Amino acid sequence: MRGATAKFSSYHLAVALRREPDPAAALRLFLSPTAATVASSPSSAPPFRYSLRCYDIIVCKLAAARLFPAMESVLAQIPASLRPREPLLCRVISAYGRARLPAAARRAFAHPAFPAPRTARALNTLLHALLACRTPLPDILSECRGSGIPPDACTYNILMRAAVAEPGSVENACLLFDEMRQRGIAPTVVTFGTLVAAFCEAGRLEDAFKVKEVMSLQYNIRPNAHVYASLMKALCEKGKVDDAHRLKEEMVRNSEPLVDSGAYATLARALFRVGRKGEVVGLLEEMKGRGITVGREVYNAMIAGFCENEGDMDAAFAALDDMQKGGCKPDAVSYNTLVGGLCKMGRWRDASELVEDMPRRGCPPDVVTYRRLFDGVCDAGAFDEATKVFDEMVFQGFAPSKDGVRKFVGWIEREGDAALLESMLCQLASVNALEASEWEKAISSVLHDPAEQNIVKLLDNSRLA
DNA sequence: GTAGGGTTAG
Repeated sequence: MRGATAKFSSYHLAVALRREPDPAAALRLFLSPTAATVASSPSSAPPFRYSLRCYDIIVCKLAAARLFPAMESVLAQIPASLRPREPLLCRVISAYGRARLPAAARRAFAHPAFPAPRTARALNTLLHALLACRTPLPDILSECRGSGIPPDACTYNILMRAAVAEPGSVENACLLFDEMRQRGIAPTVVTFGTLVAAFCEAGRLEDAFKVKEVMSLQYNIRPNAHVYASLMKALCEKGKVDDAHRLKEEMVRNSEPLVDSGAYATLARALFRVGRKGEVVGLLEEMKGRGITVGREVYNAMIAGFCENEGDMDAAFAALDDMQKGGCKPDAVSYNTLVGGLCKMGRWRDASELVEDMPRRGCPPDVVTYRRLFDGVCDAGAFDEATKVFDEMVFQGFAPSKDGVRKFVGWIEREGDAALLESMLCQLASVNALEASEWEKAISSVLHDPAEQNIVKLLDNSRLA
């Protein structure tokens, strides 16, 4: 019976943790579960053992919320006997990747809470995290080779993606493709999708189409929606909207039964750009007729079209409504586009209100949201508001755009507010966004100020970080 | 949430 109670408690904690949307509240629950789960019980916690499930849930929640110190302390508490598994480790690694903390991602890969050995899956997660942190290809390669873990197709796909991310080197991606084949690792549809995207991005459309041919003729792998989407986007960028339209027809004829709406989004966006928005309605009807769900990207493409090409914010918000009515939850891209559109129209107060409302709408602002709002508010010369936005974004761990910083610094200098300048530089350093040029300005303008010594101290701190 | 594209920016 005692055993049953223990299981019962741990099970209910897991349910409660899963249900709690606020990560900080989830952590409190995790630390003193009885206070919330068993209202009638005495305050002292019954010593039931946490299941691995409970650790899984709380670690994932803390990772997603970037509450890393708390996450690490929970990880350190997991009893070795529970043997936490690699998927959880992967969540931790990729959370550090998303937070752009490469050193932390590397440390996590070797985290003592997770029993050795590591498989390619953990290695691939680490490589992908390093890629997200814009680690140079040679460093990613040496991480890979040094691990001693045999690479698989996924590893090579990530390495190829990293190669393409370097200043225009499709060649390195091709070399990796050759190496992959020499090692007897079969390329997948993802490999070819990566190559096609790489050639498209380099503007080498003929080569991209050649890859499409090779994959089907020599490897007997049919191009999927990803491949078509890349090609269609590249065609649209060259102004060949009608060719893209024809390619879409081929996709619908030849591709897997599951065609998603991504390629349609490209087309819709392109039609707005060339002033043919009237054709978008037909596109939507075509999708419905073919049983293709109108996805988030299509709505986002329309929102962007109304904001940027039409300057019609009412239509943009109407598209947002349609999106929600269509059972599609707006994401950060939807809101960021609207925030940008409002700012462009000089309506930064509305933009600011929308941003404040985002958490309530289930979509917390991201780095792009804050950058667009900050830039917009600075452009409008509303520097008191800019100070607020700046504080908030830095508090959330996001760095402003260089452009915004330049305008903001210019204003502070005109005001001659050395103290504000110092605190701003300090905050920039805290999000690793301090550039040499800012230092020079700061030092020249604050040199005769008593705060000078603090600046020097600041410099040392930032070198440490 | 191990990998590729499509919708925002840079």
